[in-house]
Amino acid sequence: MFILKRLPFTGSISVRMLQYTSLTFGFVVACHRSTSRRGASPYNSVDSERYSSLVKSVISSRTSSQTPDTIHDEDEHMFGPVVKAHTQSRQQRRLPKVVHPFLRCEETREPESGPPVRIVLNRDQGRSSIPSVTRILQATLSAEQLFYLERWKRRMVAELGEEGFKEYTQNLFRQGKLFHSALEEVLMSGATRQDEKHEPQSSDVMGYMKSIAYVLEDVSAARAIESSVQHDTLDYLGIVDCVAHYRGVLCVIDWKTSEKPKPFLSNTYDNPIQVAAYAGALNSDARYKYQVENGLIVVAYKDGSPAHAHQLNHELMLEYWEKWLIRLEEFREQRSNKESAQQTQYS
DNA sequence: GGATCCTTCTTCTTCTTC
Repeated sequence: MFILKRLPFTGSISVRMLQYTSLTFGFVVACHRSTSRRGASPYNSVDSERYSSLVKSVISSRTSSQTPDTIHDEDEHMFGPVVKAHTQSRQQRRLPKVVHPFLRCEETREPESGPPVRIVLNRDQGRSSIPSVTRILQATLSAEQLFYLERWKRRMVAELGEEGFKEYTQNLFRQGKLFHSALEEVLMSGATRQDEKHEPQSSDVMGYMKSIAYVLEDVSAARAIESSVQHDTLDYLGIVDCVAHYRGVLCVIDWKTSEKPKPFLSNTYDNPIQVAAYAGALNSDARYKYQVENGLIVVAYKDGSPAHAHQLNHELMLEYWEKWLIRLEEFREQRSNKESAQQTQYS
């Protein structure tokens, strides 16, 4: 109940948080029970020795002297007084109003062999208002996500200062970009082993490349790299990191860098939705003569710890495709609300 | 030349006990 009181959300959100909290609590209790009965925990699947330096580096920067009172004061200062929750019936899982197909009806064909394609995004063709996957996901973050992101940002600014925080985020982006460039070079050259690299790399990029080396051994026949995709009827676009075979299965692959270990798919937040969105767009995009039913999210670590590779089979992709359609609907609602508000203002 | 776009990242309670 303490958690609920602290949350600065309006009624409906607080109820969602209560559901989330009880679910989490139930999960923890279930895990604890199963641990005490059988000595097995889901975290046992994480190789703690392998990730020890990564875990240490994350934990070492988290010395907290917080108490419930200081947290309460801090939250009240940051988010204002608590809004009491209204009692509401349990919300039902939202479904998209229109379930657009993930795949084309035509028969799935294997992509042609040859070097991977790269279709450059050209926004200057009179359709510049088409939103991108990233923009839509950013604009439709949940209240919970926004709350935790804002809290994280405030804490980082308190620790590093405005300038320090700016530098920190710029460095994160820079590392991600360098990692993508290095990968692009490896995949374009057809070499999937790190020791076949020719260009010198920074120590950070070397760590990330070492981290994904064992994943690259299972990646072959890249078909597209950093290539733009556009949905023919849903009107959104994006740039897909990579389309390649992973263990013989054609996948949309998304490469990520992370400071924290992400051993479970749930640790990757909206990344699976992003992958499903790209795959759905590619499947409807006439410039690609094949379709992709599976996905892969690879999370690489700077210290060279083995990357976490999260596979998304066809069933999971359909699940996340549905979530993407909901986000897309939310984005459109936002847009039309803004437009009607503007019309009212000027009329 | 300047502005804009697509990306690149960031989130999930906390403490005690065994």
